[in-house]
This record gives sequence, C-alpha cells and structure tokens, in this order.
Amino acid sequence: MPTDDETLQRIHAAIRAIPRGEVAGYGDIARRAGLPGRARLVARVLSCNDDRTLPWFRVLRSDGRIAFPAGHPQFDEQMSRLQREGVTITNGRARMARRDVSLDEAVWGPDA
DNA sequence: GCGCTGACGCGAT
DNA sequence: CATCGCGCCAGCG
Repeated sequence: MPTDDETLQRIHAAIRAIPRGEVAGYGDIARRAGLPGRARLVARVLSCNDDRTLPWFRVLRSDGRIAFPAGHPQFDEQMSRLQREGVTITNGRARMARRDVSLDEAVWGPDA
C-alpha cells in the first residue's frame, strides 16, 4: 500500500513545497504528505531519487542536523547548497522551526 | 517468512 | 545539551 505512485507524488510535492531558504524534517515531510510516522519512507524515497530539480537538500533530521555523517561527500554538498540559500548552520546544525509552531502552519496553513 | 539495515523520531536518562 | 533505547516502515538476502 505505501509505496505507490500517488504516495510518491505527495512526498515529492511536500518537498517541493519547502520555501527557498527554509528546511524541514523527514517526519514533517511525511506528515505533510499525509503519511504520519513514515519519515523513513521519505528518507528512502530521497535515497532512490534521481530528480535534480527536487530540493532534497532542504530535508534534514528533526534535530536540524544533516542526515549524512560529516565528511561524507553528500554532506558537504547539502551544507553548501543550504548556506547558499542563506540557511544558518551552526556546528552542523541548521536552525529549525519549532515543532509546536511549525512551518506547516506558518507556510502551509492550519490544515496541514 | 525471518532478521538485518537504513538520508528517521522522540521520550527518557 | 549529548546519548540511549525502542518504535516504525520498507527493501533485500
């Protein structure tokens, strides 16, 4: 049931919906895609994703850290891209919107 | 069908 | 704060 096309599309949409200069957690994306608790699915989708137009770099862990271990090639690329968008990264951590007053409501509205 | 693994999350310590 | 433990889901040997 989970990994059908529709689900994939919604995850894609949720990721594309992240405003430039902002970031979101895997769990947030999953929730926004109507798949609460499927953070790992989002991760898997990204790992298999080949679409370059998808802002995959705006997706971080819920704690604001990049999912890759420091030193990993992907890690550097992601951090560079984020900084290029003005995302402040301190000690490998990006400033994330608080969960309770999340980006979901601020940007996508209360229905999210 | 079983168990391991991973671009995860969260409460408890 | 930094860690640990346990829960979660899907793919693969």
